[in-house]
Amino acid sequence: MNIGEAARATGVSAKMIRYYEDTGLIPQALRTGSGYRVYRDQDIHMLRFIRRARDLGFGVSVIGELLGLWRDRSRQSADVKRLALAHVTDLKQKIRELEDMVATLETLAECCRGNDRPDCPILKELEAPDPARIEIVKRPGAISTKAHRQHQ
Amino acid sequence: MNIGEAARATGVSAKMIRYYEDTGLIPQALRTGSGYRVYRDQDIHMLRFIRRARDLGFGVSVIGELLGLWRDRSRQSADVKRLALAHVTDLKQKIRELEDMVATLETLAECCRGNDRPDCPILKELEAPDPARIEIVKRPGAISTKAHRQHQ
DNA sequence: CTTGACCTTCCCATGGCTGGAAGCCTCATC
DNA sequence: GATGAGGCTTCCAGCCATGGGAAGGTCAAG
Repeated sequence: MNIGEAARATGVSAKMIRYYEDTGLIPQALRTGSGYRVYRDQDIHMLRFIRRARDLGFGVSVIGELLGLWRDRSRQSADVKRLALAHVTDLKQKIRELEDMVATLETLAECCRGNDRPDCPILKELEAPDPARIEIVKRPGAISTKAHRQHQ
Repeated sequence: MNIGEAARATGVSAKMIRYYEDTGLIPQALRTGSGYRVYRDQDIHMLRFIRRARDLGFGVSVIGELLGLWRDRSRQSADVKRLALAHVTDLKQKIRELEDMVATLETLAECCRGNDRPDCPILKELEAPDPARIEIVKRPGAISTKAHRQHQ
């Protein structure tokens, strides 16, 4: 199996397979006499493992750790679980940040007429020295004493 | 005001200010006789605008468009709103992807004992040729006819 | 033998920065 | 006036994960 076939079989592009080899994530592939890379079933298996881990958002370094555990027959499942849950924490943090952005933008967009006039609360908010306390706008009944969004 | 003071005043690092100037996002700063960059109130204002837009996750190219609209006194708020809502769509798409990852990982982690034994459903899932239909595991009572997770 | 599809290595680019090196400028202190 | 700290300047290189493309070798079918 050459690199193109391996790429089609695993969903990892030939470019990325070479890159993973270059960076040491995977061992160097066997070669034919003429220098073509050759992949066997176990290599395909490993590439698919990487593909799945990548789809779950793991970074390359963590994938390296996962591969190590995968190969280690005396691993402890606790180590795998720890990596997975740490990644979940990262993902949730990221989700929270994105949701904050969405909430702010949607509130601003609601306030924006979206017509042919130039006045626009979105631009007004962006040019404000500090983030406006848009919670007040969002839930007019609520008494908001302090902005809870923080500058990083 | 030199670049360090401007950076402290806006939360945009000196490195980034130079970078934004290099890439044409912002106009070239004035210089003192000895070559130091000089920033006036209006420049500070603009840098803060960029900072806020960046905090809301806008990419540099969109920030460029927003800056253009900001400076354009005959803008139409509809254009601003369109940019904002397109960005919201992008963000929500990203959130959905991350949530899918979290759901998969949490389900797998729940199934993993997390002890000193090597057997681990997380690794088992990663080495599976196709993503398992973990929805079945997640809600045992539900009748799942098809996996809804798609390979990209 | 030619053609076209594949493979190889190499470099370049992306976004949105961050870091460092080498050298100049400014300012306070001695 | 000298000195030292800490700014500033430019340039170069890296991060992650990936795509693009050039220049050249290889392979199989016609």
